[in-house]
Amino acid sequence: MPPDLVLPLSFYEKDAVTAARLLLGKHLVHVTPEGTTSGVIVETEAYSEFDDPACHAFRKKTKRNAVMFGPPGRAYVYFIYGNYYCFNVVTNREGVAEAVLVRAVEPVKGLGLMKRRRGSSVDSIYNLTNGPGKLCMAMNIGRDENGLILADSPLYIAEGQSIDEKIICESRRIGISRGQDKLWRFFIQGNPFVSRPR
DNA sequence: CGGGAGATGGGCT
DNA sequence: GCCCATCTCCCGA
Repeated sequence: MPPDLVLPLSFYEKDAVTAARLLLGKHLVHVTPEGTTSGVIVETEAYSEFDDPACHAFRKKTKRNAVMFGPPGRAYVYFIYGNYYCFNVVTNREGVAEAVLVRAVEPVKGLGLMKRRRGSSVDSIYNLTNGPGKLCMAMNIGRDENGLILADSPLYIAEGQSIDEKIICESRRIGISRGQDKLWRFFIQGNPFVSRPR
């Protein structure tokens, strides 16, 4: 159905840190009855059930984090802070809970639709999708998208331009209290749509 | 501008 | 009852 070069499910069969780097530059696309929105992934974070207390799956499998334990290439969407959703891609293999949080995209398609969904208070294009909650609102990703197979759904990820390793920056992850020792946040250097330039 | 606090509700100890 | 993988507003500089 999608005309783009959709990533095959085999792409997601790798550890979350590797996947987080490789997802930079790829296109996230969501087709809805209202229209299509898409953007280039410019900022990601990796989470793993192993040695990573910040991961939702660190303790055990629950109803909420169940998708993370399932097959790779699925969407793990969760509700946070009473108002927002965050979108992750499940990686590695079935039975191993790892995922990549998409923290920011550079808007490509459906800019008007994104603005409408985000509300009139958003003044600049740079504030449309520069955060995990913001991009979910702009692209209408929520509870209904949890568990979707990203290769054969209205929600999918397609090829983009490859990013030079030299312009991939890494840092501590944002908004967590545990697991601060890990440099598992990745973003494209100098890209103005990144949530935090450092 | 940068920092801090409040909103808000589901999940888990 | 406390803790959040957040966002926006409002304040002071």
